[in-house]
Amino acid sequence: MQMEESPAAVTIQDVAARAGVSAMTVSRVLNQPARVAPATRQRVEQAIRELGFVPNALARQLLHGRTHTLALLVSDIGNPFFTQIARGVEDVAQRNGYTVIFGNSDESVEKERQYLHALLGRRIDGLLIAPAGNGSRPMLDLLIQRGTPFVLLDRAIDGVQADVVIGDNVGGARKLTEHLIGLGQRRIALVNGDPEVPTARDRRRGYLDALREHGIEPRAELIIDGVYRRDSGERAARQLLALPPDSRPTAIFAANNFLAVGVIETLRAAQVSIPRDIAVACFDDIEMAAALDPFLTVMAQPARTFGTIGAQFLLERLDPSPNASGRPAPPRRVVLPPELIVRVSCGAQLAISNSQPVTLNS
Amino acid sequence: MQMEESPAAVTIQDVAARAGVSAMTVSRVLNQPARVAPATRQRVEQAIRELGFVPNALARQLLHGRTHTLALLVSDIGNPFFTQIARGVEDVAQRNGYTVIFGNSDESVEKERQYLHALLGRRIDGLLIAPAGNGSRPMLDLLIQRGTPFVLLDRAIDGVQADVVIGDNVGGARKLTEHLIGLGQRRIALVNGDPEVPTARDRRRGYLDALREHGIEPRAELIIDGVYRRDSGERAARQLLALPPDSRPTAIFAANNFLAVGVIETLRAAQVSIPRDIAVACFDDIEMAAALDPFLTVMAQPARTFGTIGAQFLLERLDPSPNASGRPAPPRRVVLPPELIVRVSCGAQLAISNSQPVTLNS
DNA sequence: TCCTGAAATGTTATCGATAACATCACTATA
DNA sequence: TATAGTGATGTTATCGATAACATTTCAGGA
Repeated sequence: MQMEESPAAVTIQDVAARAGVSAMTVSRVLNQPARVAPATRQRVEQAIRELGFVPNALARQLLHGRTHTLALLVSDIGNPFFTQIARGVEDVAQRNGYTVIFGNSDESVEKERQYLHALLGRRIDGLLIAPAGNGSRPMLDLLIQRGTPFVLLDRAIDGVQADVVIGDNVGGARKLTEHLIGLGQRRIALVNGDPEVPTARDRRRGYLDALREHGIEPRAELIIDGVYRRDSGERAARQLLALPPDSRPTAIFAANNFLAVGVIETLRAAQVSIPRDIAVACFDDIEMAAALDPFLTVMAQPARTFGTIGAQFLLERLDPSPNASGRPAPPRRVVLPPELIVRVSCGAQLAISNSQPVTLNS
Repeated sequence: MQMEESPAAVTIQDVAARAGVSAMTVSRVLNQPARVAPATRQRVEQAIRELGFVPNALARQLLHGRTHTLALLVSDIGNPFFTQIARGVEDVAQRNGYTVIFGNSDESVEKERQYLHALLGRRIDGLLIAPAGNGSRPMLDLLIQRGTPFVLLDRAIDGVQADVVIGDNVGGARKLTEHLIGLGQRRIALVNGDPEVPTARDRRRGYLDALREHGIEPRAELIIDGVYRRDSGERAARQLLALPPDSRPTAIFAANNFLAVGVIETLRAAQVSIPRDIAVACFDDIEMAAALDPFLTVMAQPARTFGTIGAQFLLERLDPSPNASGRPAPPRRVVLPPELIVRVSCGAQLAISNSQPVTLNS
């Protein structure tokens, strides 16, 4: 095979010239080979090979108004929860010939807005987003107005009509709190994220529900808001440790994995034994950490499934199945149940050692 | 502000019509506002706002041949090492007005090839890739031939002229092995990835170098190739445990984090105590796991920096600084030194408890 | 032998934005 | 007062692929 210098990109015209046909014929070879005479087709195919021609998708996209591109906007792919979501999204997209652009909002509505503008400019076909909070609403309304389909992942926004894939945060938080209560805990602190984030609000509600149902009066000093970051967990833990001994918590419920890490680091640095002195549990698993050492009791969510289902929903909106009634399908709402994985950090297994993690039915 | 129905996308023509000017004038307002009379500009800006016009980047891209899009192709973003790289890449890209498409190759050259074809079709401006192995070479040659700049991340390929950001795998593996030897270990197993992957080859070499320098004869049954996956680590560990007692290893060097997790899980299931019965160490840290419990001794790499430097290199190729000589800059090669983080899994700190992880200078 | 029509291929217009060039109005200068 | 020149704006062509329509060719039937 002969190598060509290709300083400028090879176009369909170049291929056509080399094969001695028109551009249209080349296009047919690419898209509907059956409509081209076999001899011609072979000449064209050879020219394509020789020139290393790869059709310019931009031109096609411009003409058809479809880019076969999805975007995934989360707060931070560094968070294993979102990483797994990304993996799930990408798998489904890839299998269906779609490409995924990803971005990190760092929980900032402003950064989200900037991204969205750039993505709209690129005419993405659809968006998967874990919105920063209710402040994201205007953006989402804009998407609806423009007719760009999107799926809310992990976080629903009140009044926004769209497919949603979320976890049962209220129920999960309630069960996790009840688990702690069942172990005899009464002074349970909640180290939470930003109340602006829906999951944080829901987890707080679940926590409060559980306390109330068990006749435990919530205490303001045991509920600390922050953000879903390690340093925020550290700060909260320090604050809790500074409480007078008789009101210091005996258990800490961290609302997400990052917060738990911060809390645990701080407790360890302060020589506080987990779970003997203070029990710890959190929402969202850290799979690799768990595999390395099944220590932290968590309310795990099927992160990757959030991504695969979300992506599937989105693709279905982009290519509605033909047997549909013609009307756009109503928004779907999938609530994935979390799973309580009891390990050692909350003291449930103090007596049992070397055992496998126990999975309770949720 | 008045809402418009926008069934079809709003174009620059629509804006022009509404503002009573030509499309060109609208284009000027967007790109060189100074050249438009203030009164006209305001009319146009209002029309843009009223219609919610977002210029179609595809059209621009088609015209200019630049998409301001980068692609990141790694084996699996689920691997925290690559996740951090992705985060680094995305940060730099975002700050410079670029967008990032990501893909997972799962170490398959074929999947890589398919991706690359799709990405070339989309006319990405540049690529960051952790190639699956030497089999990726033809693809990379194709990129060179087409003049699409790319950066090799984590893995260099022999004879490929391109910017490279890699770790010192030989040196790191040697030091980690020496650390084990220094602790009195003699029968050190290597649980490795696919020798096709450059990092696996280099880590093996470093391991062998260290053994030889210390007069230890490498043993074939202690060197197990596989792939960088958890199940491969499990299999290898089982294989090692099945060895007769007098040739069973007293330490295991896992060539990456996934392998280490598999090894440790298997050892734990077999009631083998770490580090008492068998010491374990690996390449690549698992940050969250380490924060949760500083257990595993690792040769950590500055993953995020791989991403930021790689992205910067790529951007510089896309917009060469004007003071350049005109010739394309020669390929750069950055070798980032890994850092030995001694924790407890290899027995160095058996006597010391509750202490902070120790960082040795590398 | 002429005609119909399907198969094969070509021509033109289009997607949306903008570079390059053209036009127009009006001001400053000789 | 005629004119060069500048600022503001418009027209046309273009990027690459392809939909829609046009043309050509040839086989088979009347």
